[in-house]
Amino acid sequence: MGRRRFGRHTVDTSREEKTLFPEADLTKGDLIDYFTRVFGSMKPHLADRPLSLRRYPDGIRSEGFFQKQVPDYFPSWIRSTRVRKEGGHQDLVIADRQATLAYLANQACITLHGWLSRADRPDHPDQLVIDLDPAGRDFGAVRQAALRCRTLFEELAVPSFVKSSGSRGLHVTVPLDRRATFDEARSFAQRFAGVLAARFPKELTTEQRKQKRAGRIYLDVGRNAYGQTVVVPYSTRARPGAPVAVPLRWDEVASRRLSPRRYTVRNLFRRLAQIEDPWQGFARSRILIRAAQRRLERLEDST
DNA sequence: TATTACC
DNA sequence: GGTAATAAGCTTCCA
DNA sequence: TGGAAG
Repeated sequence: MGRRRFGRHTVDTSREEKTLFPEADLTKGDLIDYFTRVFGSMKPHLADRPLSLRRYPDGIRSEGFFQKQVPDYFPSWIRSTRVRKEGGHQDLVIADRQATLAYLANQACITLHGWLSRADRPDHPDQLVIDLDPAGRDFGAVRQAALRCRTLFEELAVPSFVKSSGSRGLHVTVPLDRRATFDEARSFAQRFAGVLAARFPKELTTEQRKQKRAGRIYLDVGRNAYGQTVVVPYSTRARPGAPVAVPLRWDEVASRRLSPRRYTVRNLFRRLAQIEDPWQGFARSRILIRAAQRRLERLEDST
């Protein structure tokens, strides 16, 4: 048993020597260190956001399991929020303290999935996400697809931000002012993806069926819905090498040197020391969907 | 990882 | 006392 | 209506 103090809160740790990432030779203690150290950078992305946890007490080679409902045994100082679900409700963790992240790491929680809305208005997303997943391992095509998204958003006067998921793809994210509901956000995202796929039919598709995608990049907008989540920036992923999800600058996406798992628990802090937060302007760039929707309709009419 | 159910 | 089971859910598409 | 998919 170890013990770590974070101001008013104390986290008891267990089995810190247990290996969670065998390829990277990282232990549970290393994961606790990582989350403790990265908390400052993660914090704005975690604020008031309900989470789903994915835990791997036996390491990343095991299946792990999702956890949403906060169990009784979590300490009472861990914040949670009650959300409705089909036939009832559920209390989800909000990780707004360094101590909470450390506690979750000790629970072998490797990946944090965050809602696209915040606890006070769970039906009103504060971000819209287009998830770009490659058919094979052609990351160049994913980079290209992300840049295509950016270009079309620019035509609509919509700011967009990009992060690597730390797994295979990229997420293009638009900050929203929360006046729209999930339904409005999703239908806008669907039309946006439709226009983009029509422009580049050989590269991009909105086909949900794998069979019909024919090697094209799938523009997945399905996450723009109540109760859906995306990986939180700087969360670790349960992959060999301990990659992390990382906010990127657009010029990095234009570079062939970018790879989907370039940043890891081992090398992230070098990056954080060198560059400014690529998502610095995120909160100040929040947009009203309806305005973008009107511009998209005009663009649809003229083509 | 931690708890509960069950033998 | 030991051992196994359990810890998620929303939307869309299509058979 | 149910399962796959993400």
